[in-house]
Parts: sequence; C-alpha cells; structure tokens
Amino acid sequence: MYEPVERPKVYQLVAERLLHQVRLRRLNPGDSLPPEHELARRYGVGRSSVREALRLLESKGVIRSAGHGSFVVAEYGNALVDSLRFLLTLEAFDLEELYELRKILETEFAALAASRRKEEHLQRMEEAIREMEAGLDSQARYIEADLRFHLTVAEATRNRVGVYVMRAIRDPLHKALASVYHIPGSPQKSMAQHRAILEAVRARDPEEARRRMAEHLGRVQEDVRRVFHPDRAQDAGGG
Amino acid sequence: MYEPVERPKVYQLVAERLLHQVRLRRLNPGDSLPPEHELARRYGVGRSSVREALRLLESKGVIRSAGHGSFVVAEYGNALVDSLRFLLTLEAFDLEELYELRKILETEFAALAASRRKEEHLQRMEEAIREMEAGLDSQARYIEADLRFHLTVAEATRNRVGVYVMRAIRDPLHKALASVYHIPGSPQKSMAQHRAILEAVRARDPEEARRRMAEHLGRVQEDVRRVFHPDRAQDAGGG
DNA sequence: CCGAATCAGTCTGTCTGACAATCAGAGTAG
DNA sequence: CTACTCTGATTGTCAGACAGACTGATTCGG
Repeated sequence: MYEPVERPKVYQLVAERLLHQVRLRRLNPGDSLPPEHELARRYGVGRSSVREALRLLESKGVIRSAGHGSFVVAEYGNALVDSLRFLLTLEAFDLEELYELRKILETEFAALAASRRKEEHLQRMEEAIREMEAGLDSQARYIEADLRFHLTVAEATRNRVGVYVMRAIRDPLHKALASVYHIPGSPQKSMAQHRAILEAVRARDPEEARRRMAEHLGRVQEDVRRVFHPDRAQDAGGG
Repeated sequence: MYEPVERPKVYQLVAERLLHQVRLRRLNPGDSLPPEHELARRYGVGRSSVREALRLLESKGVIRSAGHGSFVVAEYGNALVDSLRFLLTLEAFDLEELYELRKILETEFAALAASRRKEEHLQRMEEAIREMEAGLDSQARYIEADLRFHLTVAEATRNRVGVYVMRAIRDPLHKALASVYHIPGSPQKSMAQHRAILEAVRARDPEEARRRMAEHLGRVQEDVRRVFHPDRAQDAGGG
C-alpha cells in the first residue's frame, strides 16, 4: 500500500532512455553511440549524469566501450555471464554445487538437443571434438573446445534461456576443468564420451543422448572430486 | 600473444578496491560505506570517479543505495536476478522457453529437496501454501506466495547456484503466473498440487517429489499455453 | 604520385568547484 | 515527553577545465 516514494535519478532516466532505444531496435548491436557531450546536450543533463548512465548500461552488458572511447551497443546475452562470474567470486562455494546443477541441466539439454538439433549443430560439435584433439597439449585450447562442445549442445536445444544459463556457469566451470585436464587419461575419456553424445544427438535419440551426457558428466564430476576433495570421492551426497 | 594493452580506468580500479574489501569480508552485507567525499580523499581520486565506481558496483548488485544516500553492501545473489530481468526485457522470447527450463530444473530440485530438506523448509513451504489460500482473492499476494513455495523447494536442495538461477527466472515468471491466476480453478489445482509436493518432500521420497513437481509444472505450462497460444495447447513440441 | 610526418579537432577520462535538496541529529520550546 | 527548528553532512547534479589518445586532413619528402 504505502510504498516508499523515490525520486528517480537523472542517470537512471538517461540509462532508461538509452535502453529504450535498444529495445526499439533503433540502436542495434555494433552501432556506436553519440558522444557523451552530445547526449548531455540532447537530454539536457550534465555530462556526469550521462557518464553514470553509461556505466550502468556498461556493467549490465548492454553497451561496451570500443577501443579509445565511443561506446557501441553490445551483443545481447553477456550480462548474465558477467554477473554470475561476479557472484561466484563473491561467494565462494563448492564446485560440487555447480556440477550438480550442470548435471541437471545438461542431461536434459542433451535429450532436447537430440530432438531439435540441426545440421549446423552437429558440425560445430564435430569441430569442437576435433579441436580438443588438436589442442591436447594446450590446456587453454583444449578446455576452450570442451566448453564449446557443451555450449553447442545447449544451443541445439534452441532454448535461449538455457543457453544464457549455460554461458553463465561456463566461466567458473573453466577453472574446474583446468584441474581435470591434468588428470592422466581424462581428456581422452572425455573426447570419447563427447563422440558418443554427438552420435546420439545425430541419431536423434534423446534417451541415449541423456544417458551418454549423464555418464560423461558423472565421470568428470568424479574426477573433479578426486582433485578437490580426495576424501569425498565416490561419495554421492552433497554437503 | 600480442593482446591489445589497455590502461585500466580509475573508476574500475576503485570498484575493484571496494570489491576486494567485500571479498575479504571486511565489508559485510548491511555495512555502510564511507561518504563519497572520503572515499575520494582516501583513494586520492576525484569524486566523479568514485561515483562511477559505485554505479558499477550498484548495477552488479554488490552494493545498494539505502534511503537518502549512504551506500551499504547488499546481500549477495541479487546480481543475477537483475541481469536476467534486464536480458529478458531486451530480448523478447517465448515464455515457453522459460517454462521448459523451469521444468528441467525444478523437477530435479524437488527430488533433491526431498532428500535434503530440513524442518525449516517444510514449515516455509506450508506457510507459503497457507498464504496462497489466504491470498486467493489478491493476485499479488497469491503469486508472491506461489513463487515463494517454489523458491523454498530450491533452497531445500541447499544448492546455492541453483537458488540463484531460480531467483533469476523468478521475475519473468511472475508475469506468466499473473495470467494463469485468472484461469478459473487454476489456483485451486495449484494449491492441491503444492500440497502433494510438500508431502512427498516431507516423506523424503525423491521419486514421488519429482513426479508431483513434473505434474504440477506440466499443468501450469499447459494453462499458460492456453492463455498465450491457444492454438498450440496440448502440443508438446517447441519451436 | 605515394608514403611519412605534422597538425588541428574531437572525444574520453578525470579532477575541481559549486549548489540544491534532503536527511540525521542536536538543541529548544511548549 | 513531544514537536519544532536549526545546523551540518551527504548525495545528486551541473559546469568547466585539462591531459591524453585517436582521427582525419594537410603537408612535405622522395
């Protein structure tokens, strides 16, 4: 009923105006914004307010600073990534939790991907596996390809919200995978399992895809456990 | 190899310093920050830079403006909420996608909740159901309670990442639920199904909890479909 | 005619100073 | 003890200034 009344701040209004332009598609990804000076003049506000508005949009992932200055509208979908990364650096929690979520999501994604995948996705999955092989002796390259494989599976579901969430957990996952990479034999097993997943997705066999993905993630999780909590390995329960 | 070199901006450095204090737990949720003036003095930078840094942290959900001014450190975990909401207003997509993800997540959450729930969670779930009943004639109150029920299930898994994601999709969900609320009989069915879920969770029966949750979400999704895409109702496929 | 150095203009990043509005707390009057 | 008032602190906002970096045009040397 009697909610506190707050006067909107100028920088919020400016941010809102700009965001509106983006929503209306009058500003599209890649477009560059007018100079701060001009925005200030046109909106009839001070430059500092414009700058604070830009900062707001920037950290939301709506715009991005290009080179020396000149802001441009960013690709959508980076915002989530940033904030989860932020969150995860703030609150240190078990990788276990992340993995549990991943398992829930990705096993279903695999099944959905199997029903909805297009040729394009199969190609990108193949390419990711090839890249993993080629990058076997480069941690960065291998892990990059590994993540790309999983992201492609998510994309094959054609569920955008799902893709966002996957992107969001991708970054912290990177760290976890860095550890498994060093376990002898683990990369090889992963590649074989990726191939199995790919084949199930190619065959449009949701059940099989789900099973293969679960198998894969289960093994990786087990590997991660062995690295981070040797005492807890083989123990199913969380904590 | 030769990556472009960029000079970090002062406001980024300031934001980083402040964030570091939060990470070190030298600033805890609820604590208030020193005045801008003093931050500027202490860091030896201009007030505008401090302000831009604050704006950055604010939109990341790390700090929050309290009343008239005086920033305080916010509870962690709001960041995701904000950015997904942002994202969803940017890129309009089918509620169908959101629901699909929800189903994937929440059915498993229900199962996990059944194994890990504590007395506390059961109580809060019960209270949410009671509140739904009590608020049957107030859309806001009813929906609020509905969401609280589902969020509590997520919390009962004690998987923090999962809770974050649930919180993130909570907001757009609100909108969707507003529509089902008006379907005659829908709220009543929801409450009955919530009770069934609660009982399964109480009985520590993961299989049953999963089944009940799937049933519930399936029905709600069906209702949502009837409202938004009457033509697509009963049609399982996405696309 | 072409490439390289030069120069002016633009734009961001940053600081300073200023002022209104508002809030918190102290002090005061009833 | 309550209600009013006053003062100081703090945010929100603007204007102006300036360095540094980049852009583009111009000029100069070959």
